[in-house]
This record gives sequence, structure tokens and C-alpha cells, in this order.
Amino acid sequence: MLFQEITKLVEMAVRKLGYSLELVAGRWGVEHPDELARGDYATNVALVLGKEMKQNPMELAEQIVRELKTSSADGRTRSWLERVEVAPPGFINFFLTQDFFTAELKKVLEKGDKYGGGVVEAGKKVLIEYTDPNPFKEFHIGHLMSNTIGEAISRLIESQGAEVKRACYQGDVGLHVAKAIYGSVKLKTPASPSGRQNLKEITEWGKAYALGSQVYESDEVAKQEINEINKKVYDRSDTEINKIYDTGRQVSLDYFEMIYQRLDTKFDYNFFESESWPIGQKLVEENVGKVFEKSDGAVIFRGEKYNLHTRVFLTKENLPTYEAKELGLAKLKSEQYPVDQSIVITGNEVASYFTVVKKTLELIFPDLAKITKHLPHGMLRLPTGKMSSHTGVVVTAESLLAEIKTVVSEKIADRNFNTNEREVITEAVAIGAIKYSILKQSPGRDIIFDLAKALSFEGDSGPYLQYSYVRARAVIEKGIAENIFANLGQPPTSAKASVGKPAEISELERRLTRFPEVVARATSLYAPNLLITYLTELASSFNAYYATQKIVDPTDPQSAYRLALTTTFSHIMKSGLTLLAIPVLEQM
RNA sequence: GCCCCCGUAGCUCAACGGAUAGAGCAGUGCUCUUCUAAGGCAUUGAUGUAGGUUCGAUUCCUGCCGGGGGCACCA
Repeated sequence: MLFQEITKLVEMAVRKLGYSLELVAGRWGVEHPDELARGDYATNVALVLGKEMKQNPMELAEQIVRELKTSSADGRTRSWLERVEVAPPGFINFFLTQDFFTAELKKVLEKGDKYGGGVVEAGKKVLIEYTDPNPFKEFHIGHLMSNTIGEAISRLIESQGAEVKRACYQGDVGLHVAKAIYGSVKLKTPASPSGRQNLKEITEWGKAYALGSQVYESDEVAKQEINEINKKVYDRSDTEINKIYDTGRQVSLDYFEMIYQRLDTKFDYNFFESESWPIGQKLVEENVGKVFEKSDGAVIFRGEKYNLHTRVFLTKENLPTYEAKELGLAKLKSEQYPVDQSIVITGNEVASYFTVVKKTLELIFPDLAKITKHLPHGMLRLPTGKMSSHTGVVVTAESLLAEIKTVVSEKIADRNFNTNEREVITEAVAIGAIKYSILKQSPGRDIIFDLAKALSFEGDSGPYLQYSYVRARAVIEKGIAENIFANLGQPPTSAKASVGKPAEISELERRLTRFPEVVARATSLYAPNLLITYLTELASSFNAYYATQKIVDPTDPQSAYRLALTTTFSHIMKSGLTLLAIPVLEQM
């Protein structure tokens, strides 16, 4: 990439002037200026060095530029460099040539709609855990958020050449299960012969959980009963409960699978708390006295020693908590699929627990702790306050999607689509809208989820990107009908161009060529929002381009070149949306 | 009380220590005999507060104010 090349060039010029860059290492760099008009690349080296050398940055910048020009007469041709300018207070701006852009766009045309990958992480093995819904409970918009972010990050890492395996970890044992089972029994009508007819619907289980959860707080007798059920779920000693449990678990898992298909996620590994708890419990017991200690009948980790919270790992009922299970999971994962990096994506509400778990992991398996990375994401909150499955105040992923789909189908009601097309478009737009609103902000922060906002398809939105792509495709189709095809003209080495080109390099061209860099940066920072922002700006450039001139025009010699830009745009938009797992449509 | 995260336009969000703090929504005014108007163009509007470090601070440090999360047997 040009970053490295320009960096080297600058280093060389500075050295020739007799300055040392050691002093300012890490404080200067080559970057894209905020505004396209300021050039394609810029460096602040003169500002940083000028301070260190007590020199006027502007003068220093001028010196460096002079040196750059001299050294570019060293026989090496730099066909990509148009000119270098100095701008106050001491920036050096690089402008690239038309040949450079033509060559870059040509690469996109050759690679098609799977563009933007790299080899930064080639050969690296990565396991990434996300979504983590709990059987017997609702799949709510928080899970939707985790899944959306996790899938996008997975695809980004994959794009850089790593081998990525996706994992989902599901809490199929624990108090919440006992609460749901208790609730399911209570929900049965007295007329039911056994009184314990199994629930078939996931929504029923959500209600059952809410009921169990409420009485657990308010009713001492029910609480005891639920605690009993909890033990029986762990040791599977009650055949009647096992029956309810097995059916309920399967209902949940089938339901989750259906949602994953809609979200375009496929997990390579499904881990369960029913597998991780025995491992975790054993690990904790083995390390009592070393890492853990007994306190008040429970086994705890004294976090204060490390400036962390003290957490319970085994309850006085001798049941493992979240923390113990998580410890077992880490070991389980490493046995099933040894990796170079293990990423866990969860809501930030468990961030402090995870820090504690990681500390214990560090004390027991230092190597595992080293490769484990926790990426907490914000919570999806309702404008009215926090969502809670305890009280039954939840927005499920399914109901939200259904609601958005209703609005979408109203919008396309008068269009000429058949029933099947209508369903495909409605589903894709709804998924695109919700995924966009999740991915558009930096992952660590909470999202105030406003339904009315999510239902708006204008401006910064998933449908805006989908629409821009559809529009580009329509233009390309028209070009084919008119017998005009994408052509960037002669390769950069040739002096004569067979296709008419505009004299100026457009904003669209400048943006188009930055895609691979954006993907690389979004990957290394685990920040899909950088890619979303880029795609939105790119779409905006394309839409403005589209609005200013007619692209397909048999009488215009530049038409083939414009179609080439349109085609490049369509490839990059499709590549980008696919990396984010946002559905791409051919018509809407 | 202690720990962590966060305060940017009326609202929802951007900004790798740099250049004139960017968008979208909402508001206002234009724009479809032309490739899809889910579009385009124009326009109003912001860094919680007091200090500090720096040539330069939304960004780093400290205090205060405000919001969220967590703080022993739930996850």
C-alpha cells in the first residue's frame, strides 16, 4: 500500500537533510487528510520534528518537499505522485496522479465484488464467540446486537486472511432455566391432564421465565422450589423435569437456528453451559487454596488483591456460577480448537466479571489468558429505560423485524413486484436497516434504540446503501442495453487513451480507491462502524455523481469511463455490505 | 462509598493529539417530459464545567457537575 511507500519516502528525505527520526518515533505519521481537497495523503512530520529541532515547521516542510523532489530524480519513477504541497501550519500534502487512480480502479474491475481483502492476518487461527442467547429465554434485540457486531467482525478478520471459526455459547443450565421450568408448570391450565404439558412455542417460554423470575423474588416457597429444580437440572435426577427440560431446550435451539439463518450467521461451534460447568467446577476445586478460597460456605476469588472485585465461583450449594463456567469454557474451547487468538464478544454489563475471570485464567492457564480478548459492546436500550427479561419487558428480535417489515411492505405496496420478490426485498431491507443502525456507531457504546428512527429509511441507513447499489446496477444494465461497457481507457503506461476521460479526478474516484485501507483499519480496531461510515460517504459521492450527469449516453465519449466508475462503485458497495453481513439486493 | 464507561447541534451519531469539529434526522427553500426521488442541491445549528500538559486538545491528566453499568452466592 501507498502508506508504507510514502512513509519510506519521507523518512529518506528527512535523513538526507540530516535529521534523526528516532526522537519523534511514534509521534508522526502518514494519513488521509479529512478533506479530499487537501490531497490524498498527508504527513505531520515537519510539525513534530520542527518542535523537537526548534525550527519553524513551515520552513522545515518546505525543505523536506525540496528534498523529496530532488530524490525523486534519482532514476526511480513514481508514476503515482502528481505533486507535493506544503500547507500551514506545516503539513505536507501528497496528490496522486490520474494514472494511479486508473490502475487502482482497474484492480477492482478485475477482482469484482469480492474486493478489499488483505493478507495482514494470513494463516492466523481465530475463534470468535458472540450472540450467546440463553435457551428458555427470549432472543431479544441485545442478542441481535451481539450477533450483528460479531458477524461483521468475523467477516472483517476473515477478509484479512485469517481462518475464523464462529462460536456460540449458550446457558442451558442455571437458575434462569429453573425459573423458566417452574413458570412453565404454573402456566399450565388445570384442565391439562398431566399438568405438565410441554411448551411448544418460544414465546411461551419467555412468559414462563418472566413468571418464574417474578415469584423467585416475591415468594419464598416458590424460591425454594425453583432452587430444587435448579439442582435437578444439573444432576438430571428427575425424569419428569428432564422431559420438560429437553423439549424446551430443543424448542429454543431450533428457534435460534432459524434466526441465525435470517441474519446470515453460521456457527462452527455450539458450546453449552451444561458442558462447561463440570470443567469449570473441577478447575475451581483443584485450585482452592492456590487461586480461590473458601468463604462463608462458598468458593470465591479474592479480587481485591488485584484491584478487582471479589467474585463467587462456587455457591454454597456447590453450584458453579457464571465465572466458574466461563473458566471451564476457556479450557473447553482450547481443547476443541486451539487458536492464535480467542475473541469473546458480549454486552458490557459483564465486563467487570470478565476481567475477574480473565485474571483467574491468567493464574491457572497463562497462555490461554494471553490469547483471549474480550470485546464488550454497548447495550441496546429503549428510550423508556432498560430492557429486562426478568420483568418481561423485552423487545424480541423477531417482533422488531416483523414491525420493520410491515413498514417496508407498505412502502413498496404500489410497486410492481410479485409476492416472492416482495418478501425477499422486505426481509432484506428490514435486516439491513436494523444491522446498519447497530453497526453505525462505535461498538463499545450503548445504542438508544428508537423504533421510529429504525423505521426511517432515509439518510444514513441500511436501505440508503442498498438503494445506491441497486441504482448503480440499474445504470449498468442500461449501459448493456445501449451497448456501452465499462472502460477505464488505456493502462497507465500507455500515453494514448482510447476512451474519453474527465480532466479532473473526481471525489468518487478518490474515495473508491481507499476501500482496502478502510477494511484493514476497521479490522485492526475491531470497528465495523469505520466501514459503515466509509460506505455511507461513498454512496453519497456516487449519488451526487449520478445526479450531476447522465452516465449512460451513446453520444458522449466519456460514457464508458463513467460506467467503469459505476461498476467499480457497485463492486465495492457489494463487497463492503457483504463484509458487514448486510443483505445486498438487485432491485428494490 | 468504591471501580468501570460516557457527556459533541433540538434528536441520534462521527472525528487515528492536528488544518474550517463531520453526517443523518427534525426545520426552511429548491429539485422527477432524462439511467429507480428510499435520491440530489442549498440553508439554520454543537465540544457539560474549571484548570493543567502541548506549537496545537473533542481526543491526554486532575477536580467538579450530569448520565449509565458493576460492586458475594443470578447471568
